[in-house]
Amino acid sequence: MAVTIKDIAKKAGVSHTTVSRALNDHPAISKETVGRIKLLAEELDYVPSAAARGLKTNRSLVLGVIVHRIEDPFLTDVLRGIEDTLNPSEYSLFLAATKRDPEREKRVIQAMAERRVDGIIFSSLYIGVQQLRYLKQIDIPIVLINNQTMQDPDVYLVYHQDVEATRQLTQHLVDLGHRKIAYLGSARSGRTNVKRQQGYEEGLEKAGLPLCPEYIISGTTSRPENGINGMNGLLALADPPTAVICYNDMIAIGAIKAITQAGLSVPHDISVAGFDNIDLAQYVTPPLTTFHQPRYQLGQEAAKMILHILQQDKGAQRPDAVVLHGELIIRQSTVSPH
Amino acid sequence: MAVTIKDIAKKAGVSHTTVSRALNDHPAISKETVGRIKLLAEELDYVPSAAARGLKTNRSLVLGVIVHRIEDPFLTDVLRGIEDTLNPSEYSLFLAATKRDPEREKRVIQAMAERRVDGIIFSSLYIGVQQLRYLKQIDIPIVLINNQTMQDPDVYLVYHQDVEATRQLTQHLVDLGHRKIAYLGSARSGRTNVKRQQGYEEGLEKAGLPLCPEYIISGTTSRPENGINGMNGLLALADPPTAVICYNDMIAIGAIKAITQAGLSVPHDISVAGFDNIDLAQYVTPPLTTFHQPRYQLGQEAAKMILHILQQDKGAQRPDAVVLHGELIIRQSTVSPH
DNA sequence: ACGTTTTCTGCACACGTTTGCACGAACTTT
DNA sequence: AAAGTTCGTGCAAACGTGTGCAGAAAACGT
Repeated sequence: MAVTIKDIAKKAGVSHTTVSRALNDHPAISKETVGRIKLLAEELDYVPSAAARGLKTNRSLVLGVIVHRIEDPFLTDVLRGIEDTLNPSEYSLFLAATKRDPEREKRVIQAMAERRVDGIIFSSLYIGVQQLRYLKQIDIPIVLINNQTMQDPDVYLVYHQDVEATRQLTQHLVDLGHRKIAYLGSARSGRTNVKRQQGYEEGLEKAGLPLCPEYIISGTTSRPENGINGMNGLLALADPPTAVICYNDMIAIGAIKAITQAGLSVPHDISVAGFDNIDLAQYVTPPLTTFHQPRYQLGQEAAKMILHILQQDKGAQRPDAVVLHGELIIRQSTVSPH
Repeated sequence: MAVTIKDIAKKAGVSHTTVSRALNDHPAISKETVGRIKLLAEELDYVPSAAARGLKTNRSLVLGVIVHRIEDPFLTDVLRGIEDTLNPSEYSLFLAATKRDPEREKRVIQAMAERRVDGIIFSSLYIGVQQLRYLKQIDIPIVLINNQTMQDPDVYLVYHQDVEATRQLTQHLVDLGHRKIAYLGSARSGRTNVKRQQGYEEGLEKAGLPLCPEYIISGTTSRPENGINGMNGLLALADPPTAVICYNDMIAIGAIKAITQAGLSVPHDISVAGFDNIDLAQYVTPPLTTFHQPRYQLGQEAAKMILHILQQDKGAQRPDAVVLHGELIIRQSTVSPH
């Protein structure tokens, strides 16, 4: 149905070979022929078939992006960074979510493999080891975002320096005069949570403050309900903290809600800090002190990295990790203790 | 490099034709041969080439999804609905964003056309008419989400009943006793905004309340800043409203902020209602009364619709529109006026 | 005038599948 | 025992491109 280069060839009175070359600006075709054929192609509404081209060239011009949950606002921005970077290029983007479901992960990777994607960006915390092995055996570049699990030479990394971030947050609270600082974590968030907690502990140590086990709460999820529960636990302590650092902004919002419901005020009675600087962090009351993780840039760097790798000869060595640093954002949810 | 059916054929001592048929469970191949070949394929890590198959079958098993902005939380949920529906099927998903940029829109559609997607789901309010014409000339189903712009027989629609929604919201405020109700719109949101404003006006009319022009503010964007600006305008009126219906939750959050900054309280002095029921609507203070638009289902229905169309014979007639109804969610940002 | 180089174009095959048709073998029917 | 039927398999062509090689035509140098 669709018009092919053969149709154009017939109409132009040349061979389909010449048409193919003309459309690809092959130097051996005369300027005049190229112009004539391109014009004709335009007139006939010719659209090249990526399938046929891919079959011949062994390049699909498609990148796979695998995330955990699409609705995660963090991933949303990462995705945007990727999309913006890819859009001007000739690459398109396959998207799929795994949802921590091994069955689904397997299907997704299978689909990407069949489509012969030229590269994969992974932004899911949980990768089945066998699936990764399967991926590696296809010879395409793999970039992992915020996942330092793998110490694998074939895998490229782009991640944010979380340890330093929570260290800065802790420092900020210490500078305000707080001495009783708690950490509200998310056990399901794996390595990321570990890193943030580590930064918190290092921050305390640097300030010469003691590490108090009951000030460290490991909630399960990273959702607001978890902030409510965790905060209620802290409030029930004999000697509650005067400041709380949360694993992320969602939890912080939950924590604020719990504090308010207990009849206390943020930041007057307790200071609360989040992490991620989600869009709405500035609109909640009080506006949230948080750490801005460069989500968009994470996606951007991951995409750039893969494009570089693909444009390079396979031989050339590339840096196999990019570390990004975020920014402490001080708003009104943190003040000096009274 | 990759192993092909010919490799399997050689190893199995049959023709590649037989291998192809065996892998596709063609009835004319003996059970025994099928089993043997499938086992062999597994052993050799055979992965079929979607490009080659697509070339032959004229089906790519890919659906294109075109959105306006990926980071829009509304679209995020729509996307999730689509992805969840597509995932168990054999279809994969191309994602691209247009950003109201005609240049970009053109590129995106061109890419989808080259990839020969089997269908397209459009969830961008702004579609260039020429681009749509271009799309229609390829013979693939097109589903538009929340966009009733087109009255086109070749285009399928899935949308939310916005008029009824704001009518209900208005009714709710009237029931509470409000008589001075304002509407804070978003001019750039096109038809959606028109529909919501229409529902507001119908609600007033039904309650026998007068339509007061200065209570209708048409801000530009749909972001919180716009809510701040618009609300400040309303507060400056000689006779400010006692309740405000906002185009969406983002604007409502902005409006609350403006009211609070003016030294007034929500809902005590002014009631505020949003629209969309975004994730955080329940966590802001006070928790937001809003209208829950079934975002996830919108995506789900769109994807289901396209899958049905593709599985059906082309001839069979399908309903070409699905209308979904949402749900009024009453929280604490709306109370009776004092 | 000829041979040589340069410029342009076409032939034919390849990429990895699917599929209509034909063919041989085994099995059933008369 | 011949004819018809079913079953399982292979041949070859096709899908729409890209590309090495050869070859024709034109331009050049002597």
